[in-house]
Amino acid sequence: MKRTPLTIEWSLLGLIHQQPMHGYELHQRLSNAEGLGLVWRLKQSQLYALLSRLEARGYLSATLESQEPRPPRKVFSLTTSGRDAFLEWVQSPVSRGRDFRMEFLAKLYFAHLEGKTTVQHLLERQREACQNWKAAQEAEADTSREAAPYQWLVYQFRIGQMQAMLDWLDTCEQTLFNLTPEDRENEPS
Amino acid sequence: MKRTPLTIEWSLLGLIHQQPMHGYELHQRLSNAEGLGLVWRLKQSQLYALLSRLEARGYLSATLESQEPRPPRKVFSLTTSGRDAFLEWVQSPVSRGRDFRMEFLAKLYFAHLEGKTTVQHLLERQREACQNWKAAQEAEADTSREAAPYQWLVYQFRIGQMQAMLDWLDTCEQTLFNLTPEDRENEPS
DNA sequence: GGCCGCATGTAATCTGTTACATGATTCT
DNA sequence: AGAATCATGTAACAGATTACATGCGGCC
Repeated sequence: MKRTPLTIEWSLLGLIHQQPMHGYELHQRLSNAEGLGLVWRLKQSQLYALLSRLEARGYLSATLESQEPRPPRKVFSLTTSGRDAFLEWVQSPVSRGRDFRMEFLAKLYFAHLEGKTTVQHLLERQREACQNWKAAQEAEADTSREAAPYQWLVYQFRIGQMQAMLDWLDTCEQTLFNLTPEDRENEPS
Repeated sequence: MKRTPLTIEWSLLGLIHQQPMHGYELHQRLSNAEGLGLVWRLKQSQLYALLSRLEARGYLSATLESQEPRPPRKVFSLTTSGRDAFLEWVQSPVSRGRDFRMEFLAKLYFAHLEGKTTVQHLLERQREACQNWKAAQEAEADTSREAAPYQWLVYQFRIGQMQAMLDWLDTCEQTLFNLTPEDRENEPS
């Protein structure tokens, strides 16, 4: 019954982590591309449904704020368990390539708000994960080299996507910290 | 009510296009990675549900083949409308980057079976689509260059993924036709 | 008068996932 | 005796998408 939230829900938790908010405000922040709007697109109706679910699962608690004569605002805050879960999420890399496009971009956004060390740690761990995954695909590709051209192409595709992600992780580091690639090699930790 | 099939369903139509088949056989072909198994993973139960839907939508027709004492096989063939729809699908590029990973790989597989000209046409059209999409993202990226670093990174990510796809399309052409890049430049059409 | 902004939702439908159900035969 | 193969499905539930519903106040 109480399963882990899925990708968009984490972003909602992340926004509320910055500051308690009601549904309408969340919707505006997501829509008015302050960055995140590029990644998520969410209908109001779905938003309210997600918030109810997160409340039911104990990640959020709500207080009503009367606004006569408008409908009262339902202001959500993170519970302790919600905050813990979010902080855990924001620091852990995504494990499958297909989760990169939306979920990792969201993590990066929030990790950046958490501070320099959090982003750097996330980037480092994600790089490792991608490298492992890429290596596994390369091993598979080798076994199908001449025998099965279609399969080989599928692996090549995945490897290419992974390599692009790895390159992009470097770009992130350089952009967010104004580092050159040499800096990263010479000053690890 | 009669909307277009979604990605996996096209693959089922494609397999049946090769030769009429019953559900169990389809499941085997998809599982026993003859290439496609790498891309799709499908539970038996869902497979039968999809087949029923395709039949209801008029893309498939079924005939029963008694196999005493086993349950009779339900052998599906493409209807005319099913065949037309499939051939249209297999020749048209995917329009969004996120559809590349599964849907385009499936198209490639079936286009290859249709023959050399079909693949080549598909690759060419897909390359164009990717280039346009990439150019659009590059234009967006320029507008956010210094102002919004996170947005810029999002665009860079997409551009990188797109570039990797374009490179991979070249790899496909070289692998399937044993062409060097120069050949493609010198002998277009 | 009509549309936009504020602020909340419910309901219906579609799709995907998981588990369960049946029942004979052949392999170990 | 128990597992795998052949061959079909149904049922229940979770999640996403879309449409619909309400109601006031301010702007053009």
